[in-house]
Amino acid sequence: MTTINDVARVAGVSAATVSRVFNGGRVTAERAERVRRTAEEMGFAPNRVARSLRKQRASVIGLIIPDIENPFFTSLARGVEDAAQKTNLSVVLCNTDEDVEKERLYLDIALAEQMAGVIVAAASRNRTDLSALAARGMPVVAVDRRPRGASVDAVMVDNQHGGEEATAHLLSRGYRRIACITGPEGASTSEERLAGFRTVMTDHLREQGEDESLLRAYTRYADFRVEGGRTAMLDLLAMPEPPDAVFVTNNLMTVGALEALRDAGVEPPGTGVLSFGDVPWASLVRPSLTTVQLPSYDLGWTAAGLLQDRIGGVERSLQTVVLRTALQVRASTGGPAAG
Amino acid sequence: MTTINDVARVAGVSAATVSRVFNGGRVTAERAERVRRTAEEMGFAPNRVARSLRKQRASVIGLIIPDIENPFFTSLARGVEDAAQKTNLSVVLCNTDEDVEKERLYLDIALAEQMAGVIVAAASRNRTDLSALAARGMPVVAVDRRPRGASVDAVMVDNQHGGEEATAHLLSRGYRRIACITGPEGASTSEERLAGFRTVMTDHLREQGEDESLLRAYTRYADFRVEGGRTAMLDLLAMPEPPDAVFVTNNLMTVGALEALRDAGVEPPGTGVLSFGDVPWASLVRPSLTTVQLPSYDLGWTAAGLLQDRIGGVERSLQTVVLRTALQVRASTGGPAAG
DNA sequence: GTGAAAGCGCTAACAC
DNA sequence: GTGTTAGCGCTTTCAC
Repeated sequence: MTTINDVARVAGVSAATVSRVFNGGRVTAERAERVRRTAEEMGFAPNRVARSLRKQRASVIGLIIPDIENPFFTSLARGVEDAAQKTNLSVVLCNTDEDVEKERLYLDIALAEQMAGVIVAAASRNRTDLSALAARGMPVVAVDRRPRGASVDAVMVDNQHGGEEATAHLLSRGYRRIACITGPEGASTSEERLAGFRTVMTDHLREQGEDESLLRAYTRYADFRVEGGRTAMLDLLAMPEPPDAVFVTNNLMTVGALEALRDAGVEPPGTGVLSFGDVPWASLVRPSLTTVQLPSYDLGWTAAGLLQDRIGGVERSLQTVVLRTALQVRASTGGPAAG
Repeated sequence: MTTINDVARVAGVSAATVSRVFNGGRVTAERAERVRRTAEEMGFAPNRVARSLRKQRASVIGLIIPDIENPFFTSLARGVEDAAQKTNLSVVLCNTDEDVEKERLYLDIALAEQMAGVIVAAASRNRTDLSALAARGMPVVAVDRRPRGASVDAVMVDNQHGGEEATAHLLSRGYRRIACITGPEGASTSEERLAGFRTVMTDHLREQGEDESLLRAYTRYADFRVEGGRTAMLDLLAMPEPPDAVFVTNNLMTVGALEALRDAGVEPPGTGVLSFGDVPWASLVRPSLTTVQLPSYDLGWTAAGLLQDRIGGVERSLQTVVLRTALQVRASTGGPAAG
């Protein structure tokens, strides 16, 4: 392997000069050129491990996500990757499986590898612990989910607003017994989406002078997975008076809910279905699916930007960026009569 | 940060001894115990960067894949990840976008970071160049796609067999004008699948005394993406005598083909559709889709095993493991009359 | 079995 | 501007 010393010897300069050429230090144009040419000829590439050891910081950032098989997170990952590439940072992807233990392991690795920083979509709002990183001064950006009490920059989705918009849409289309299948308690994203749902529904029920307890009866908690969505939907269908529409707070659970509906012979939009988050290959689902679109790519892109600022030493107070969702109305919420 | 020297000083031993304790060297039980306890108390974790520099090898393996948004590769990635975890190797995921330049960049990074090894699903059979890694003695395992001329271990899918089985199935169901939408020329996977298709079709046409030129007329090359599948299908539908079945050699192109069929008002199984590779959320597609199931997870798991052997210094001749596909018959190939 | 010492390749402080 | 020097934290001879 060609080292910086080899290049220095051949080019007739010191190792320090070679280093400066590669790191933007002051070197006369003529020598810089000579060094660059020799390096090229010798096939020299700086050893990143040595550099990391010396600088006490690697040129790698960690991206910790709970589910690599969820297209929402892969899209987010691409946003991070594209943004990182512009400053020559590479991205290490870590998959926690929504498991706090696995997550802790990866956070430890991030520390031990002295990564330049970490972007984390936390596995749990209460139990994810970012304090060790903060204590060691490692830049951290929370994305999509913010762990309670963590003093870090964050990029979030306006989940509450998205939930409100979705629910208002269902009401406007004439649905009345609207159910909600939401994520695990303790997940900030689904709680906010549920909160949006409740706000709008409560207002509506009050106006109509109806019983607010209905709200609770039509709410189901699941686990963000396909299976959870299916089970919850089956449970709702078994009620004496099943819902005439369902707001599902995540894409995978929507897939499960749709399967359950189909198996029960119930078709949207007779029973309305609205998914928070795009369902992959939604184009193939008939009838086409009304969704709350998440800015997944932008989420990653923005988070990477914030992280790079911090890594670059930019001093500013903690900041939280909130990105808006967009309601994409399609056929699955055409109204109870349309079926 | 606590270093090995800090621990050594406190425990009253030399740094070498501490190192031995953590790397399985010979140390008397009593001192080993003392060192371990002190390390624990001081919260010492070996600095992986320093270790890498010294050993000239990191405890990280690179996984280079062409499309992180294709569920086939995410599933493969999980196989790799699960296998790697057992030997404390972490996995760095790199996405090449089927772009040979990006791929080269990541291969360079793997070298510069002195990763312990690399698993690569090559972007191109002809232009992916693994020789630099081989030259520097870095263990490499090719997975799913083998670059031409590369002397590396490999884990492959029996694509030809899968293609044959799929085609025979379509014939047995009574389809006769069977088209094939395949991947780009130069991609080994799709060429093998196409070869399987051609073998069976040629035999069939000869038996029937029919014109073999039909084969070529009903073949379309696309790019493994949704859009490519759609375009190819539209093209086929525009023929004077459109096909009565289509064998699509990759999952994403199948999504595109299905969209095109639907837009044209053509429904499987009247026109048969068979996908090589599972379509995500296939459960939602109506009619349900007949697929050639790929052992994606096992592919990753097996590749990681081979790589770990090499990293561990196991000496054996190059080996290629071939995993079988499984035909999953569902409704979309019910036969031309069934529609 | 143990410690002293060298050095992996690089960058940054310092002296010129 | 440039070179000399020290040292990041670790592993691995080598001598005892």
